[in-house]
Amino acid sequence: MARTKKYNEQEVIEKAMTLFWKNGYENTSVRMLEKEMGINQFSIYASFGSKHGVFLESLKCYKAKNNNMFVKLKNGTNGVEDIKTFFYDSINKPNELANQKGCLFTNTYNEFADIEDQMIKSQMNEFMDNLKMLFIEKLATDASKDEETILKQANYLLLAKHGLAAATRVNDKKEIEDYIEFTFKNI
Amino acid sequence: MARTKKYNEQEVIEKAMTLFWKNGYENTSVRMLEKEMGINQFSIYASFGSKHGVFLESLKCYKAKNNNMFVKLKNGTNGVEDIKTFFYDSINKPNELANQKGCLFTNTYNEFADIEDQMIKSQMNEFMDNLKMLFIEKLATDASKDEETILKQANYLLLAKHGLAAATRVNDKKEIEDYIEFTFKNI
DNA sequence: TTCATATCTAAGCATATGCTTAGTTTAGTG
DNA sequence: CACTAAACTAAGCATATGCTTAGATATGAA
Repeated sequence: MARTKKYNEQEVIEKAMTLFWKNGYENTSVRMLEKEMGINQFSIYASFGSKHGVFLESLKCYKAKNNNMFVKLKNGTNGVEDIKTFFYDSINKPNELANQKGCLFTNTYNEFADIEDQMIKSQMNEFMDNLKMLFIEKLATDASKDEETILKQANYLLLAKHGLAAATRVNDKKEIEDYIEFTFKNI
Repeated sequence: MARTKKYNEQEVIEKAMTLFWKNGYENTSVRMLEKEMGINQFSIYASFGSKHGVFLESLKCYKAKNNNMFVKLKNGTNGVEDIKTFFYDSINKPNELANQKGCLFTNTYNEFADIEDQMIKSQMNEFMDNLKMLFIEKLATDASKDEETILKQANYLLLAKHGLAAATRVNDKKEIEDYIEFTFKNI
């Protein structure tokens, strides 16, 4: 009936994701996306509707690519030690970008902190709530801890993970490893 | 000889600082500065040369306005406890912006993390090095700590302070206070 | 009061942005 | 093969950006 697409949407979104990760949302222009994705602006808009749409798909793509880390955390059987491993995993990814640009979700969380964008915000909240629940689950394997302590510690670890992702962008590996070690000293 | 300025450069820079603090560098336009500072673009360029120039002066202004916190930290006599107070001071400033927008320096540190801008970077490094030295000084008042421990703890606290400033933008007061408490449990 | 000169206003410049559209190419169906 | 409809190209639109400039305004020394 008609012509077929030359590109694969999954493939080009992965490239878009990389670009957004590098530069953030605002500092990535549609012209830049055009070049990186290797397709024309028309195709971008035909496939994803808007720059915003490309971004949302990029977030989903990022989430999918990092799912294994969360599965590993979820399936771990060593309580707090699993969380610590999760912290180390998040700074030791094979992908070089992760060691320079932190976590795309955390970056986005920061960039959109005071912007009213429900689509983005719900993605963020889902991500953070999910992580917090996992932390709580792991902390709760230690039967000696009461509920209040668990909640406080989960909050602490969530902020620490947040700070860690930010630190990845400006601190060196040694400083970051020191940070992780101290973070888990009293948990 | 000639007409006199209607505005005071110190006063208008303070307003510019507020705007940069709210929105960051890139997301603050010269038109916005014009409105907030209450002077025409021509005057902005006559007084500060460029948007970049306005920003640098804003950073200096911010530094000056927060100097008392650093003096207080420097002159304290309670070692680590002074650092903790410094953490609390930094989230309990009378200025409401500080409780929503974190620290202008940390925000700038993040925004310019991968941008080659020597003027900005040297301002940032001076700020961070200075803070680290103060931390080391305070930690060293505990004679039982060896040099390596002091250095590691200083790194830890610097990252924690960094994360704290980021957290101010997205977390509520209770979560943040929990974070500070746990942070110092590990020291 | 005169008038040189710095300050102000407002319009404009070149470029970048997100997005659209007119028109061409191409693939699959009848 | 012919033709329809989707995928493509490239030009263009409206608006925003940082910065400049021509010209009006006001100030203080002579």
